Amino acid sequence: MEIELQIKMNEKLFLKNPEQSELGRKIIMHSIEMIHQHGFEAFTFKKLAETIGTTEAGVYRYFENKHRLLIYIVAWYWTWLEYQVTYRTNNISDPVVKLKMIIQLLATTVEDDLSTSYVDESLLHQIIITEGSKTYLTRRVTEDNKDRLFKPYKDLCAHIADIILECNPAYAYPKSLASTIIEMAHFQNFFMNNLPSLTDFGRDKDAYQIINFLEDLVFNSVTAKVQ
Amino acid sequence: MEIELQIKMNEKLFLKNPEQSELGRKIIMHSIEMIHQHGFEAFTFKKLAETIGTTEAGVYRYFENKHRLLIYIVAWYWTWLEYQVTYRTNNISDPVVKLKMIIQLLATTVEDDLSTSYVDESLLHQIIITEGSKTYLTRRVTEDNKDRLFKPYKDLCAHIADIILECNPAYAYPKSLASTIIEMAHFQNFFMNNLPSLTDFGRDKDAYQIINFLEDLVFNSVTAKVQ
DNA sequence: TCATTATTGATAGTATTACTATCTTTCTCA
DNA sequence: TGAGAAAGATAGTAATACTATCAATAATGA
Repeated sequence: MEIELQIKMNEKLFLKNPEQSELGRKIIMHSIEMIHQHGFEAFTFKKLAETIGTTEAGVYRYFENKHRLLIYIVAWYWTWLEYQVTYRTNNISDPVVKLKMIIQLLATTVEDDLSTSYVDESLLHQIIITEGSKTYLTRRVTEDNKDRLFKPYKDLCAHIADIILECNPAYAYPKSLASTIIEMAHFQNFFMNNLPSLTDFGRDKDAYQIINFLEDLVFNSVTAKVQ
Repeated sequence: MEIELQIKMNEKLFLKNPEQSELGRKIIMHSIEMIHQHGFEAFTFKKLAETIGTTEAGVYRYFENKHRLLIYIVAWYWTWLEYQVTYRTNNISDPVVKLKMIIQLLATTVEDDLSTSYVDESLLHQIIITEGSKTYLTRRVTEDNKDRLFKPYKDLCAHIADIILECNPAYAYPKSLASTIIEMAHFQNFFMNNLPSLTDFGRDKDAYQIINFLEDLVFNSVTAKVQ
C-alpha cells in the first residue's frame, strides 16, 4: 500500500489548484527547482513557462503573480513541516525531548519518509532559508495575513509555543521564543554558509552546531530559575 | 560650535559619493522617505527622480541600481548605530550594563543627539526592520561580501560578541548570539506590528517588552552555569 | 455518441522597470 | 577666459509583469 500525503492549501493562494492537474504540478515542481537554482528575484513566469513547455499565460492561470507562488510554496513547506513535527513527537511525553526534536527538524533537512511525489523537500528547505522571510517582509503583509496566507507558519509557531509552555508554564515569552527558534534555525544556517563571521560555525559549517546553539539558548531560558 | 557627524562609506557602494553634492544628499534623503512610505519593491529610480526634480539618468550617476542604494542606506545605519553604541557605552565598565544598553539601542528608535543633517534615523530604523535583511538575502551575497559591503553590520556584530565574551569568557556562541540579538530586535518588532500572533507583545505593541524578552534570552544564556 | 464545458496552446499587445547613450547647458575655479 | 566637472534633457532598448483573445483539444456526462 502506498500512502500519499495530501496537503490541502488555502484557496486564496492560487487561482486554480495546481495539485489537480499535470501542468499545475509541473509549475510547483519546476518553480522549486528554478528558485533554488537562480534565486527568487531572477525567477520569472516566462522562464518557468519555457522550461515546462507552456506559455506565460498558462502559468498566470494558476497563480496571480510570482509572489503568491512563493507564498504558496512556503506555506506548503510549513504545513508539511508541522505534519513532520506532529508525527515525530506524538509518541514522546517529555516536552524537553519534544522541543529538541523540533529544533532538529527546523535546523536540518528532513529526510522525507512518505512520498510527496512532486515536491523535493530538501530543495524547499534551502528555499525557505533564503526566501522564506520575503513572503511577509512586504507592504502587503496585513492584507495577505487577512487572507490567512501565513496560517501554516503561525500554526507551527503556536504549536512550538505550547510545547515551550509544557516545559515551563511560567515562561513569559513562549510565542516570541518560538518565532526566534524558527527564524534563527534558518538565519544562522544562511549566515554560516554566506556570511560566516556572523556565526560561530564558519569553520565547520556543520548544521549540528546550530542545533547546539539553539538548544543552549532555548533551555537556558525556558528552564531558568525565576530571579 | 556645531559638531557634524561624518560617516565615511565604502566607495564600492556608490558610483559617485552622494554626500558630496546637493543632488546626492537629496537622493539619500528622499530614498529614505520613499522606501519608508511605499516599501522597497515599489521604489524606483524614476519615481525618485521625479520627486527630487532630476532624471533617472541623474540618479544612475550616483548608484548602480536600487539594490546598491539600499545596501548603502543600510550600511550607513549600521555604521551610525555602531557609533551610538560606542559613544553610549564607553563610560560603562560593567559588560552586563553595556549589553543592556546595546539591546535598548537595537530595539528602540534612537533619539539622535548629534546632527546628521539630511538623514532621518527614526525612518531609517523602520526601513532596517522591514528591508534590512533583503540586502544580503540574494544570490549576490558572496560577491557583495567580497566588496566588503556588509562590513558595518559585521563590525557591529563582532563588537557585541566581544561584550558577550566580557560577560562570560566561556560562552560558546558569542557571534551567533550577537547576530541573533540584532535580527530578533528587528523581527520581533516587525512581527509585533504586522503578525502579532508570532509574538507575546501583540496586545501592548510596546518595544520595551521586546527589550525584556531579549534581556531574558541573552542573560539566561550568557550567565548560565555550565551544566 | 454528441454536446457541453474545462483546460491548454498560441499569439498579441501594453505599461512599467531597469537600465545605457548622447548631447547640451551650467557652474566652478584656476 | 576657458577647461573640466556636474547636471539636465532627451531618446532608446531589453526585459518584466502582466491582460486579452481565440482556436484546439480533452474530459464528462446525458
